Amino acid sequence: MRLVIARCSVDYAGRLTAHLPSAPRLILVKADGSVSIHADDRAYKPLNWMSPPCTLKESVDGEAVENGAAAVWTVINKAGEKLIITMEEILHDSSHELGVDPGLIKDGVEAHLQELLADRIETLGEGWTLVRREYPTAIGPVDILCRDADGATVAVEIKRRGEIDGVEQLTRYLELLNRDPHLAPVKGIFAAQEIKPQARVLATDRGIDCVVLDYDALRGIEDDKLRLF
Amino acid sequence: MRLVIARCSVDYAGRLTAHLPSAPRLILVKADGSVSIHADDRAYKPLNWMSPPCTLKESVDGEAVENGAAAVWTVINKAGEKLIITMEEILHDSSHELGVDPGLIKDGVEAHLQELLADRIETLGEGWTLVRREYPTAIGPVDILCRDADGATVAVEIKRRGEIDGVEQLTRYLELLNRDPHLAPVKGIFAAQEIKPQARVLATDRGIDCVVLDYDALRGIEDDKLRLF
DNA sequence: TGATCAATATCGCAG
DNA sequence: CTGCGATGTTGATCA
Repeated sequence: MRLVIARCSVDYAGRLTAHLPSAPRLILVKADGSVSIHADDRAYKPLNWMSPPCTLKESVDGEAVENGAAAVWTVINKAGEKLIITMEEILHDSSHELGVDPGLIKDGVEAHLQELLADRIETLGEGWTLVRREYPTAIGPVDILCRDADGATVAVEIKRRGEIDGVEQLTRYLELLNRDPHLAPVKGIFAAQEIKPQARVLATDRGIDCVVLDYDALRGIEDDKLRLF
Repeated sequence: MRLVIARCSVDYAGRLTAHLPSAPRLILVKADGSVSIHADDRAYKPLNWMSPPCTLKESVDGEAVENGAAAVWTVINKAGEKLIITMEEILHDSSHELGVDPGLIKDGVEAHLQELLADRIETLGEGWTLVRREYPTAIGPVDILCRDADGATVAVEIKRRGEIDGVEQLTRYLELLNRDPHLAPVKGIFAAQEIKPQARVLATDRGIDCVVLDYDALRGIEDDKLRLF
């Protein structure tokens, strides 16, 4: 990893064109080949960057002097996108060996919601039974297919954040499922940890019920169940 | 901006919980208060971070030694999310004054595409006329409303990359607009610099025409127009 | 402040 | 390689 602090201007020509006027910035070159240019704000987001695979070409002293610059770096990738960093003054330049990172261990994410709800399908209503998770259809798997206390089929779409897209998706599934005489009529339930007002309106308008999932409660129930054994 | 290279382990407790085993990493502290932890890969994305506003508390020497660490940093925000960085060995530590950045100048984004197409609505067909950009509806503004050579109303949805969501969005607009007897029947056009195959299939199935926009050509036409004056 | 929408989104997985 | 969903998405704009 190489850290350069330099007063520089930057030009990017690729999926869009962009320009950065001259100012002091951090240029971060990682061992993966990536180059990112950071200001002293915008949190972790760089002003501009090039993702690997790409190649970095540093100007030799002569070239840079011709441009009146201390150095000119050209970063280019296979798609022909180009990042040109013109450094007028280099304030710091150091390199560090970091080695391969063991990586992040995450917990408490989204994939659990489906498992948890499938294991506790009674959360949706007493006497409800699971048909299966990831019920396959021609346009993709339905998160959960189950039956209510009367034996009527219910398709459940699960999201962490319930937005309008999710309602559209569930609508497409319902339309398809309702063509199957073995299943029809199929009701829909839109379940999420948080449901946006517009999504709720659209769902309700289409006769889809909304359920707000409480992750901690579901997990708590799970923990209770586990504790019994 | 402060740059620290240290062998460290990291724990995050917030919207999820995450842990990073000990390894050498870059810890980047910006003037905006943000802290990000970078490995030597993953391009510009940090392994873990805390966004401002947040406060950084560095351990005093005594505390750190008690834990057998060179230093322990605790970063906390108003929501109570917490990032704990335990540094076992500090390999580099430097600070740099960068000042306020003038910021990025972008070109070629969606807003610009909309302007260009509105100014050259004949690109869609001879004799076509603009009604207005950002035509307001109850569910949001339609990018462009125009009329074809026969005076029929056409709603245009513009995207940089045309995906299935954009087609859904346009479909909703069309459904609504077609309820207005002054406008109906309203046709749809899905315009983007790049249209994904699935989006094209869905659009075609719904009777929506697809148009691939050539940004350079549109801008070229604009430049020609400007050059005339 | 909250909702909505775009992004050089990034990233991972499955088909 | 493409599509699709999730993200501690982030960031900007507008009410």
